Amino acid sequence: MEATCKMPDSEIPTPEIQDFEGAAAVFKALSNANRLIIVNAVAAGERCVADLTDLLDLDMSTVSSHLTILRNVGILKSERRGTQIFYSLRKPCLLNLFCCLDDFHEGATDRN
Amino acid sequence: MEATCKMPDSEIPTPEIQDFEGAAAVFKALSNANRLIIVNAVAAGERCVADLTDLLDLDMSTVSSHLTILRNVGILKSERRGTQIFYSLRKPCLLNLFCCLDDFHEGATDRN
DNA sequence: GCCTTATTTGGAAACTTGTCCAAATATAAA
DNA sequence: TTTATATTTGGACAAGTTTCCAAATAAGGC
Repeated sequence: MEATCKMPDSEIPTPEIQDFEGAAAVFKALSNANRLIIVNAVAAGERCVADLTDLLDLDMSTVSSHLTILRNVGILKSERRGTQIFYSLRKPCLLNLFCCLDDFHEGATDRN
Repeated sequence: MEATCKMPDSEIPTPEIQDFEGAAAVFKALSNANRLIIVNAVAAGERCVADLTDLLDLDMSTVSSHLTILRNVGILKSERRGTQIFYSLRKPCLLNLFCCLDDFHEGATDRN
């Protein structure tokens, strides 16, 4: 007997959770204020870990780990030049997210 | 002598972290796939906790706590009618965030 | 090769999150 | 008022996050 195309029920746990995991991962990377400061700084031009460490007043290893998180979800890319590694936005259109947030917060004190 | 407008140094810990806390809180609320499923369902029309519990295959108390998180950052509003509480998007423009994400992921396999 | 500078990795502590179960609250109906 | 239905709250627990410090790696210059 051949395998059918039907999945066992256990493989369909919730509606289409996989479709939302990717989006959730990007939002999660953006869910920390220090990482947003990094994104904001890097949007103005590429930066290395040391630059961002000065800006953030955190341990360099902490900043490095935030950069890894942002790179892993595709928000940042990195490029080594000599002894330094420069980080920049992989796709500037990411910044549109912040415009949407501004719209969202507009008139936030209203009751609607 | 009058108080000056200058803050003590200890009050300027990092650049403008407060400006980013609000945005981080919204992204954090969106950083979980189950909550994104809720937002998506509610965008199609108001839903009560029981509806969403059926959809998500989680305990009702868990769904309720996700709804509280989404309401606390202003993504959802709620309205009691009789014995049920109906949740809906407070501002539909929130959905624009997802369009930005789609743009962002477009051609994600490319090297640019 | 050895030293200096730039960055990442590993480990630990304190804190937060996602989930369930059981109990509490709120509204409506009998 | 008692009962039934709908939702939230509190407690517990495993898993994950943020941060630091100390050590490891990588590239370039002597």
